[in-house]
Amino acid sequence: MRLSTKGRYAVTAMLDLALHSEDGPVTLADISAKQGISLSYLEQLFALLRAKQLVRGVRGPGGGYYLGRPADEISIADIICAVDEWVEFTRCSGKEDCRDGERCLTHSLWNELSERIYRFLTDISLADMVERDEVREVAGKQEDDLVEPPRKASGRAA
Amino acid sequence: MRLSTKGRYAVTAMLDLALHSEDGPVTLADISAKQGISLSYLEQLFALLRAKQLVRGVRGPGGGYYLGRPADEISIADIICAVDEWVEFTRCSGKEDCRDGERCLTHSLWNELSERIYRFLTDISLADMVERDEVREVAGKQEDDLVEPPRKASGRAA
DNA sequence: TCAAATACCAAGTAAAGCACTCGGTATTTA
DNA sequence: TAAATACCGAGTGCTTTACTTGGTATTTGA
Repeated sequence: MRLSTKGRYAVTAMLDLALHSEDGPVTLADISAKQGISLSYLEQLFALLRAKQLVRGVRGPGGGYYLGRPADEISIADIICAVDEWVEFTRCSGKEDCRDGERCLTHSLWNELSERIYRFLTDISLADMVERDEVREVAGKQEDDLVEPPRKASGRAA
Repeated sequence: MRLSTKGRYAVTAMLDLALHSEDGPVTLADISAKQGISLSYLEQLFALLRAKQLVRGVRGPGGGYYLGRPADEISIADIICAVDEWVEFTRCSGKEDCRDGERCLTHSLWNELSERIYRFLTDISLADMVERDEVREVAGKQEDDLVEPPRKASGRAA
């Protein structure tokens, strides 16, 4: 997997759609201005999103983009996969026969980790994020009840 | 943040240390052979890990690397941050004053998401992964009791 | 009917990062 | 003293990122 600024651009742009497409489609020019990224680059990202049917374009003046399906049916993982391409995780995962068994041990561990990350991102929908923001606006900065620290491990590295 | 093969190399290498450094230090030549990545590239990764004191090198014949601290005090986030550099998440996070407030809305949402991902990775230590693997070896492929699907959002994209 | 606004498309580009090579130096063990 | 290791820096080909340029297709509305 890859989780970088490209995915961030896509996610924030999709959030924009989720927040504003009630009063008509949102133009890329709008998003470009708001987020400060190039229009053509956005077009390229949206071409990828459209290919996965995460957005729907409307041409002509007054046109723009809508979400391709309801916001609660689009996960963060969907978006990131669409633009970043979900690259292979391990070199030997499944198919390739690992010689010494040793090698596959750490690989299977990493495999499990990435599976957990994937599931984590799959379980967060655009609707979740919008809703969460609205809740916060009303109730005022409620603390993190969704992720409670389950166990040990160190703090942020220097 | 960035979550790619470079981070994977570092994590699997650290897992190797966690698993094998009881009988002496682990050499990079070993890891290089096992994981099939270049020795010099490993050296560069370990230079970064060493800078963050996640590993400790021992020179001379019979030398190699130990973990810099106990495995339960090293999180996956620590490792990935060390090699991948935790790049800025939002352009305006905190310091830069966002003009219309609009822009900062999606930014704060993304900010929260990335914070959750970070916490998620922080909460998994090397010891957790090793322990989990041992448990699985003994008890035989126990299912995912650590991550239960909390709510909606769609499945894996085509 | 025509100009403007939008989506859509393809090619190219500079800079950065990735994974690697090469050629060393420093330190420790046997 | 030779070998094995960590440690170090410069350079290289490739891919990706973020962007630019220059279009075409479609729809609105004046």
